[in-house]
Amino acid sequence: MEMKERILTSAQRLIQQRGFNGFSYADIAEEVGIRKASLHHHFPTKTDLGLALIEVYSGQLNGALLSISGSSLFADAKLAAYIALYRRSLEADCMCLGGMLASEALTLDPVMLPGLKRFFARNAEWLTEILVEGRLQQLFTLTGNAADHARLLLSALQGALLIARATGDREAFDQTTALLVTDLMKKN
Amino acid sequence: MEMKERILTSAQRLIQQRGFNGFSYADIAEEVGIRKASLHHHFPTKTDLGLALIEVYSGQLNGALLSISGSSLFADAKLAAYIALYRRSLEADCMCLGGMLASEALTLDPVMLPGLKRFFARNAEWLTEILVEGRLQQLFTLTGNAADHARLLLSALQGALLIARATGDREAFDQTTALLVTDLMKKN
DNA sequence: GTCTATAACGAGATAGAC
DNA sequence: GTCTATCTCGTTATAGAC
Repeated sequence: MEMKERILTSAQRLIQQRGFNGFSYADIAEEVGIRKASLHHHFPTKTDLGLALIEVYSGQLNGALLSISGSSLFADAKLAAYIALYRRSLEADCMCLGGMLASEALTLDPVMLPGLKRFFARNAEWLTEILVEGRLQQLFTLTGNAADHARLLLSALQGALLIARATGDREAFDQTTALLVTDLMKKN
Repeated sequence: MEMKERILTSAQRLIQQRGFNGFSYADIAEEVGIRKASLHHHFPTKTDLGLALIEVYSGQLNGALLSISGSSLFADAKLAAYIALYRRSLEADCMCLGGMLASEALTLDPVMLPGLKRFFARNAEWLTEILVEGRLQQLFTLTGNAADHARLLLSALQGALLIARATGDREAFDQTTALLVTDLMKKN
């Protein structure tokens, strides 16, 4: 199981930095120190690797989300912790794996799309919970319903990460996310 | 000049749908009806094509922006017209060319990056103008400064387009953009 | 400006030995 | 589980005829 995990780790980073169409088995082989052909023993096709990675990444994310929601933090701090996940990705010059695959959606094997869709749904669902919690704690003032705000947060974070990584302007990312939170706390 | 434009049109759509790493000269050749080799007469390398496309697309966008700002619409309607540009892209299953290239930034020839960066800067700059105008018209209430709100709008639109195109959920895009506008009009 | 032909390389994938 | 060897195909790009 050791090698399988090393392959997944390597492939995950390659996809988040270069995209599913921007890396090859040769890149992984060099990183993990085995031959290209040997990779096919663990993941027969690139699509198999992609499917596994969507599951792994969704699992990692879910773990992080449960860790945050299970904490004793107030909702605004939980949201800040979620935003910090994106910020750390930016520091590693990585897109969100979901966002990267989303940009390549039309070129992917369609079997990967349901998992990708679930990934975004899970993010939106969790954010909705946090927003409802924050409203109960009177930390957030929501203009619309919580689910709409959740989708807006998700879109804004994905977009801010996309742009900041390409322009190299991390300060813009921080200002954007700061405003995103500020707006939630606005009183009417 | 006829053929050169047809190549650019074809390549633009291919990039917006499949990404710079997701299409090839063979795809263009089939669409415009000449051989792959002939394409190199117009654009010697793929990077040359990419550079030309960034300029073309930036020019198209700038034309659209000037048309909107030059109109007699109120600022909220101008913003709606800007959002409609993204909505139309979604209908064609297209990413914004800038957003697509941004996702692939680490795999692109670095000479393409300055043009890409200017593209985002131009969008943010135009949005800032509209927001200032809307504030003067007392249509918008801004929590932070206009430039920050502009970047947030840009990020949210890019992210909403990215996600909606991959999930096929166009209603989510509409709800997200509607909330984005609502929040701008919030009174404190 | 477009063609045929081809080079040069890298991709994903398979066969079969060890 | 990893290796060498190989296959097949697609990629960007070039040479030179028309």
